[in-house]
Amino acid sequence: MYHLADKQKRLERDFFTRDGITLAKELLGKVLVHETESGIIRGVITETESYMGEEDKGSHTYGGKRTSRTEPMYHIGGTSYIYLIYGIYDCMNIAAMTEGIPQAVLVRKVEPADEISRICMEELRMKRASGRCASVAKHLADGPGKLCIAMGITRELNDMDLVESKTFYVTEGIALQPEEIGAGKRIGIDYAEEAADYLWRFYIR
DNA sequence: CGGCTGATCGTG
DNA sequence: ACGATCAGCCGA
Repeated sequence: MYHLADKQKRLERDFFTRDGITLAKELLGKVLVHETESGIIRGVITETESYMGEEDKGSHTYGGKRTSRTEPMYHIGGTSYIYLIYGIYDCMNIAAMTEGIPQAVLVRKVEPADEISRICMEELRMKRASGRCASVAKHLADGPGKLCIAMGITRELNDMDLVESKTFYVTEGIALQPEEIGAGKRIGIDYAEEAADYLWRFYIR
């Protein structure tokens, strides 16, 4: 469990308008917040992945593929990019850099920042599972699809500005030392040839 | 913990 | 057709 300062400052534009690798590391320990009708859900970010623009074979924008789907990746740092994966799940990304440079960070895992958030997350995950699901408590939000379900994040929140939004934003969370950050290969992009081996997944040890 | 499989639909 | 995935099941 993480101990957060009482007064949580929101992250501003300059935090997000950095390159996708820096942003992926910096987002670790920060708190993703979604204020919903059923409560304020706060998740400490514990795993991220970088997607590095038009040259990255693992990215949706590889080769300059700028379409209505990938458009949010081209927007200014702090923009949400939420897409449907495998016809079932949503994945939450945060655009990096500035307009026109499609770098982004996939948020892969969060942990509830407080007890209220844990309860909200469990409810949303159970509701989606439509019945009993033994693994919900143990695997609350430890994957991009699970995280979106647990935090009530859907494609309705796509292409939003996390710097300006009143209900969807990121706060400072906990400070990490560089040695607390681990790195590994990105998941699920076997088709990306040499880019599949880049150590662009980051996590809290 | 690692490997396997079916589910499901918007996008291009 | 094809996924930046998940859950449940298996075996070790």
